[in-house]
Amino acid sequence: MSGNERRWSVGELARATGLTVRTLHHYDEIGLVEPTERTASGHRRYTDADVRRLYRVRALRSLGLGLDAIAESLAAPDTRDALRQVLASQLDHLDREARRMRDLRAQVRSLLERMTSTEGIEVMSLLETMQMIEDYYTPEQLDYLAKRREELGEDAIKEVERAWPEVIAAMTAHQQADTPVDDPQVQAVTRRWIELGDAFTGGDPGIRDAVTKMLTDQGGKLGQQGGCMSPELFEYVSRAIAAVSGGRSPQ
Amino acid sequence: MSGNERRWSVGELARATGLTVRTLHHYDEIGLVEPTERTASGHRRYTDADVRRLYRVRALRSLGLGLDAIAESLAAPDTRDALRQVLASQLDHLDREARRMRDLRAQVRSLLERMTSTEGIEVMSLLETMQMIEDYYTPEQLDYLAKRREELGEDAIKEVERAWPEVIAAMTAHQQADTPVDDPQVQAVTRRWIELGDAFTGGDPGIRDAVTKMLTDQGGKLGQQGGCMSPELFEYVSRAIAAVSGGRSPQ
DNA sequence: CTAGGACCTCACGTGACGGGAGGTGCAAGC
DNA sequence: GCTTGCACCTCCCGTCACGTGAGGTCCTAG
Repeated sequence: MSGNERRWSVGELARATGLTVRTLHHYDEIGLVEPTERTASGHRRYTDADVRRLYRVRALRSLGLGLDAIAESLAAPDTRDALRQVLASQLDHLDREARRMRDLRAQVRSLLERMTSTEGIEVMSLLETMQMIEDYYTPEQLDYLAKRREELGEDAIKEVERAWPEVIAAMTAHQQADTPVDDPQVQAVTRRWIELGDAFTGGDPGIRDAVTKMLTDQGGKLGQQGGCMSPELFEYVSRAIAAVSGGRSPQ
Repeated sequence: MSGNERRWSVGELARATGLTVRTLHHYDEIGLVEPTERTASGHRRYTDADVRRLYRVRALRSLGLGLDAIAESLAAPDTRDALRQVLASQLDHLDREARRMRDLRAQVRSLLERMTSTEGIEVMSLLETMQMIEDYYTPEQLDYLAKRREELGEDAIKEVERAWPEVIAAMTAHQQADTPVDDPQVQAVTRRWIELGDAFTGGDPGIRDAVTKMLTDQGGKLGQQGGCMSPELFEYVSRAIAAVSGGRSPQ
């Protein structure tokens, strides 16, 4: 009854399973699904048992498991238990991956939006700033900032981003003209600067410090190029803010 | 003023950027970020311009872009436009990946649940059935079935899965005892069989046909092993269903 | 003069195959 | 007997973004 059942060649099996011949060769190579027999000339002859094993492999493969994990769980003495373990671990692997994709997607989308909304600003400085933010903020601070952005809403953010270059330009002009920091015009610009900074940070002092550290570090590192504040401007703003509010660190 | 700025060694740059020395070597190898200078002894000396390029690369890398895509978009005549394109394509790549992860996760989770709820059934036949379903249903049918499952709710599904083995066992007993298909007991079991089948398929004739095709094909392919219906049982059920309802195809 | 650290190039390994080169087995048609 | 053609064989390089050595050089401090 089970003496000589049907035998399958690689090609037949490939067509039947939708896998490629190369894949079957690979499974044979690594010992995952080996044909029980070979013909005298070396052709692979799969038995029904081999085929069933292949079906199991394919099923587990379609769940995203690695070949080594599949091999292990099929070789385990208690398949059910081994399978449960590997599936559980796969489940949170997939969870992590899904989260990663979601987060990446959100980042790409926000960058794309910013690219269209802030036509004037150089793309490159956008990129650099983005990266610095990743470097200098703790994950909690990043979370906090993300929440802030949501609270503010799209329109408010765009308004802030539109206003920043103006304020920076005005401040730079005063700095280069060496206007005294207690000049009423400078004080007005400074108050606007603080306002915009607070809109961004939500007034969190930790984040304020991180920004300060970032700007000074990067100022020293990369000079005034690439969207960074120049040390001179930084110093000028520091003094201006001190003049307005009495010793707070600058934005 | 810009005659001789600071130069960076690989190690310094690695520490500053959080990348590894090997990564910088790699970027150099493929021409993505090459140090403008080398010392006489061959040591890499990165200029500030190189460093800025590296920062851009790192920023784009953190969005999940490939190195070739990064190279292209940085080399393009209109960086802004090239970047927008590559980011847009990356966006739907990430979308697809995220969906894939979600779907995989759902499959793994449902299999895990089924493994705990159907202690009695062999795991392997679960796997094989799962895979056959993928093979024999069209994507639309799979969608339809998924919706059906949601409509039914967890409890109803578990109830059906619990009941199936009983019905199959009863039917097999009648088939092996060769009970005539118009026997009232057989008719009762058959009605239950139809009921369960309809709960699963929602009575959709296309799906009913797919199941029939699947069972006959697989019966021929793999014999009665691995959770498949035997041809004899299949034929018996066909007759029983015909006797009860008048010529409908079996479940 | 030597120890140590930073740097160099070369080259293999990762996962799951794709794809091609170059050769063999086997049946049908001439 | 010969060719054509197909299915099959093994061997091996390529993928992607690096990790991880191995083995040698450069440079500074003690």
